[in-house]
Amino acid sequence: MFKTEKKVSFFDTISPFVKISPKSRSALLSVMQKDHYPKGHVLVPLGGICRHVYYIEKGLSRTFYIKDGKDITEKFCTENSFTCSMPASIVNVPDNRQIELLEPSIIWSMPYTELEKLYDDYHDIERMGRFVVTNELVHMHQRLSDLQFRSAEERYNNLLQKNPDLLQRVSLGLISSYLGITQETLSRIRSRV
Amino acid sequence: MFKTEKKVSFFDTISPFVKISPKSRSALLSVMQKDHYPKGHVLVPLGGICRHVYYIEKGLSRTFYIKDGKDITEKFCTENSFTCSMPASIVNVPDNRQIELLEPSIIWSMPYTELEKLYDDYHDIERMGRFVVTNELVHMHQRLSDLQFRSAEERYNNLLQKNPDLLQRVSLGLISSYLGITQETLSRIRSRV
DNA sequence: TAGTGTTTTTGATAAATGTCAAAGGAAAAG
DNA sequence: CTTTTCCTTTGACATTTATCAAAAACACTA
Repeated sequence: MFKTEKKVSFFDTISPFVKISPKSRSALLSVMQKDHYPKGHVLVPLGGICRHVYYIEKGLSRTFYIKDGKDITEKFCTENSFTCSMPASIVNVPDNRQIELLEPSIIWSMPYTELEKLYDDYHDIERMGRFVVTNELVHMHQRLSDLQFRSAEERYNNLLQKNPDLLQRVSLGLISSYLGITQETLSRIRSRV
Repeated sequence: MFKTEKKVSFFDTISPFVKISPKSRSALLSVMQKDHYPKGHVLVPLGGICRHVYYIEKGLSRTFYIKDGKDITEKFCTENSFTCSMPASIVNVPDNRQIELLEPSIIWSMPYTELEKLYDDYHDIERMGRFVVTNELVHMHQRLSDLQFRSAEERYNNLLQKNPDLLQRVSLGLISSYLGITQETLSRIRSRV
C-alpha cells in the first residue's frame, strides 16, 4: 500500500537543520494552511495583530511601517523563508507593522496559538521554532552591523552582492528605505559606478 | 529533611516565562559555572570562538569589534541577561567579536555543547533556549528600527529614556559607537539640551 | 500611438554628521 | 599636592546624506 505524501517545500527548508518526526510533521500540516494570493494582497493590515507565522513557498513579501508619514521597509521575505510581525506575535500586542505581498505568492499560514500548542506537545517542533528564530537573529545581527557603521554606498553594494535578485524584483523606492536612505541618494549611488 | 536550594537569580529571570522542572533545573545547574571576574576581564578574546552562553548575574559586559581600526560597540549586557557571540555560537565559526567586562562581574557560563545536549534531553530547556533567543530578537528589532531611520539625537534620547543607568556606568566613547555615531557628535548632542 | 500614471534620475541647496586637532577636566598614580 | 593619563568638550572644516522641485524614463491602458 502506498502512502502518498505531497511534497511540501516547507519541510525541505527546515529538514537540513531540524529533524521532524512523521507524527510532528502531520501535526504541523494540520494547522498549516496553504493559500495563493495576488500581488498587493495585505497579509497583516495596519492596526491588526499578526496572529500567524507565514512561510513563503513562492513570491515575495514586504514588512513595513509608517514613520513621520514616510513608508519604511523593515524587511523583505522571499521564497523558503518565514515572516511575521515579530513584536506583535511575541508580546501579542498590536504594532504598526504591516505585511504586504509584492508578487503573486503561495503562502503557508500557521496560527500562532496553534503553534504554541504544538510547541507544548512536540519537542521537535519547539526545536524548529528555536531554529527559525535563531536564524532570524543571526540575520538581524548582520543587518544591524550594516546600519551601525557602514556608509550608504557600502550597504548598497552589500545588498547587491548578497541579494542581487531582490534589486530586480523590487522598486528602488522600497529598497532605499530598507537600506535606511532616501530614494534620491540610492539613485545617485547607483549612477556613480 | 530540608532540601537546601541556593537561590540562583538565573532562574528568577526565566521562570516568569518558562517553567523549568526540578530535574531540568539541576541538569542546568550541573553545566553552569559561576565565576567572579574583575573589571576589564575578557570573556571572549579576538579570534577566539565563543563556546559559551553567559548569564550576567551582576556587572556589565560589552560586545565589540574593530572595523577599519575603529572600536565599535555592538551590545551592552547588564544584570539578569544573556550574552554570547551570536554568529559564532550558532554557526560555530570564529568571528571578530570580543566580549569584555566593564565592571567587576558575576558570570554564569554554560558551554554551548553541553547546552545542546540538554536541549536534546529536556523539552523545557529547549523552550528556555527559544525564549531567550526570541527575547533577544525582539530587542534587536527595536535597535534596528532605531538605526534605520532615526537621527542621532533621537537615538540618544531613546537610550536616555530606556536605559538611563547605562549612561552613568559607561564612558561616552563606548556609548557613541553603540549609537552608531562618533564621540564628538554625541558630545555635541548632549550639550545642546 | 497618444495619453496617463508611476518610477527613476538630476539639480540646487540645506542639514546632519564625520574628521582632525587641540584644549579643558576629571580621575588615578606617584 | 603634583603629575600623568584618560575622558570629554570645543572649533574649523570636509563629507555625506536629506530635502524640495522638476525633468526624464518607463509601463500600462485606451
